[in-house]
Formats: sequence, structure tokens, C-alpha cells
Amino acid sequence: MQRIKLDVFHSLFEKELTGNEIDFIIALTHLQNGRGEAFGVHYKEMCEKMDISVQAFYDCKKSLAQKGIIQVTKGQKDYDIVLCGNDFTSYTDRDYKTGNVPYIRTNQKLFYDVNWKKLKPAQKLLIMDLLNINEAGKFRTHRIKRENFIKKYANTVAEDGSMERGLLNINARTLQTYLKMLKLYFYVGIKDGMYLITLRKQFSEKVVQSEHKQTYEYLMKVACRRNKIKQPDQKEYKDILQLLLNYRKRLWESFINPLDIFPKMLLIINDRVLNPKKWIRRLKASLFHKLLREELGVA
DNA sequence: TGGTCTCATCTGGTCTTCAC
DNA sequence: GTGAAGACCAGATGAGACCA
Repeated sequence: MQRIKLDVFHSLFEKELTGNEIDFIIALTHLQNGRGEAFGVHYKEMCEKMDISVQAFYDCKKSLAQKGIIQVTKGQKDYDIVLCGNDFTSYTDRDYKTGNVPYIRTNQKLFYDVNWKKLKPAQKLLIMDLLNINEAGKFRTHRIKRENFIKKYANTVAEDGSMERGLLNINARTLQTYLKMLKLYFYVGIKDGMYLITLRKQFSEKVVQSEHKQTYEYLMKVACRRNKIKQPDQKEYKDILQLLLNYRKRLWESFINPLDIFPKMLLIINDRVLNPKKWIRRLKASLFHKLLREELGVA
């Protein structure tokens, strides 16, 4: 589920995040299921995905947990990470059709752009907020009075002399410099004291067409790593992946974690081998199907 | 079974960047 | 120009894997 709920996103403005922390959250949304759970997050994969150092991974994980943005559970060689509040299970298909699900998609080309990594945290949050506004407006030009734009994002002085904090907690001059950067991703113009901001079409395109397929492909990868299945049979692999996609709705409605089925499958395959070190570690789609149906209570 | 190697994780320090 | 914070590097340590 490559998306982040709008209220979760809005809460990020208060958390004083670093650039890497924002990228960490976005990377998590690429791995998470509909409950905001990312199982089997491995430091090496995240380092490669985000192009960060190993230390940066641990710094981000620790810091985001301390800020209450994620909940981390240590696995054997990886982590199960929950992006707090990013649970989409309460929404129905009808909610999506009627547009009652407020969220930001994170599978757009914008987030994979080479310049994205170089941006400052406040710049990333500004872009994401404007992206959301543009999407909500069906990519029509966003119009906002210059003074309102500054008041919304930058710190300003109120009439009584007190400081009013903007969303980005920066001064107006800094915000002005950010406008140059905004032009990377948006057409930005000013007319009659109004900013006209439109997302460049090429950055709104999806990188991954099927979110569900990507979610379950990742799950398969984690299952093989955790169960030490080093060279899985490709046919069995594809069959199990297809099973997971076929049973997606039932899995969605239940609290069954498909990852729990893989060790059970290995246990049955090796029922006569007492020493797990001597187990034959392979996938068997027919057996997986049987166990999955049992777990789901399907006759 | 014990020695060796590799991997995962953490700590402390330094360098770099950037807002003011 | 400066101070603060982010990002990264080097090294230490412990756990587990591997092999003779």
C-alpha cells in the first residue's frame, strides 16, 4: 500500500524530521500492508533502497521510534515496523470510489527522482503538501494568495507582535528561496498577487502499477529469507504469489499473517527430519494452499 | 567441538551543511 | 561568519554460521 494517510502526514510537520527520516517513512509505505505494517524490514535492503549508510538506517529507526512515528519489533534478522496510524482497513471500496479516503500516494515518480534525495526536510514536506492539494483538485492549478501562502508555511509576526508558527517553522525569506526548488516539480507562477502552482505531469505518474503485487512480492522475499529458502523453485514461487493475490481480500479481512504459514509448510515437508539444520528448505504451493485455506477457515 | 569468519548493531568522534 | 544539527566513518563487540 504505497500511501500515507493525510492525518499521519499532517502530524509529521510537528516532529522536526530529518531528510533521511522522511525518506525512511516513504520507503516504509512501499513495504507496508493495509494496516501500516511492514514485516521483515532488513537494514541492507533499506540502505540500498534509500541509498543511505548503515548508520543512517539505525539512526532513522531509533529516532522515528522515539518520536512515536513507528513501532519496531525485532525479528530474527530483520524488523517488523508499524507506521503508527497508517491503517486503511476501516475504509471500504465505496469510500475509495467516492473519494472519502484522504491520503497521499507515494508511488509517484516524484519520490524516485534523483533530485528528491538532495532536498531539505522542510522542502520535502512542502512538496508533499502541495502534491496532495494538486491531487485533491484533480491536478488543476492551485491558487493561493501570496500572503496566505507565506502565512501557512512560514513563521510570521502577528498584529500583537507575537510569533505565529507556520507549518514548516522557517522564516519567510527561506520560504522564498524554496520557490526556486519547487519549480523542479511544479509550474509556479504569480498573477495579481496569487501564486499559481501546478504539478508537472511527468512526476504524477505511477512507478508501480499494481501495489498489491508489489506488497506480496516483498512478502515472498521476506518469507524466503526468514525461512532460509535460498533458491526457491520459480514455479512454486509464482504459484504461491498468485495464491496470496487471489486470497487478498480474505487476508485483508482476517488478522492472519501469511508469513506464519511458511514455517508450518517447512515443518510438514520435513516431518521425518528432527534436526532443522538438515531440513530441505523449499516451497510447495499445493501444501501452502491447503494451510492457507485452513487458516482462513475456508472449507 | 572449537576456532575462525562474517554479519549485525552500536558508540563516539569528525566532517559537512545550512539557517540565521 | 557561526553555531547547531545532520550525515557519515571507523572501530568495537557480540552472535551466529561455517568448516575442519
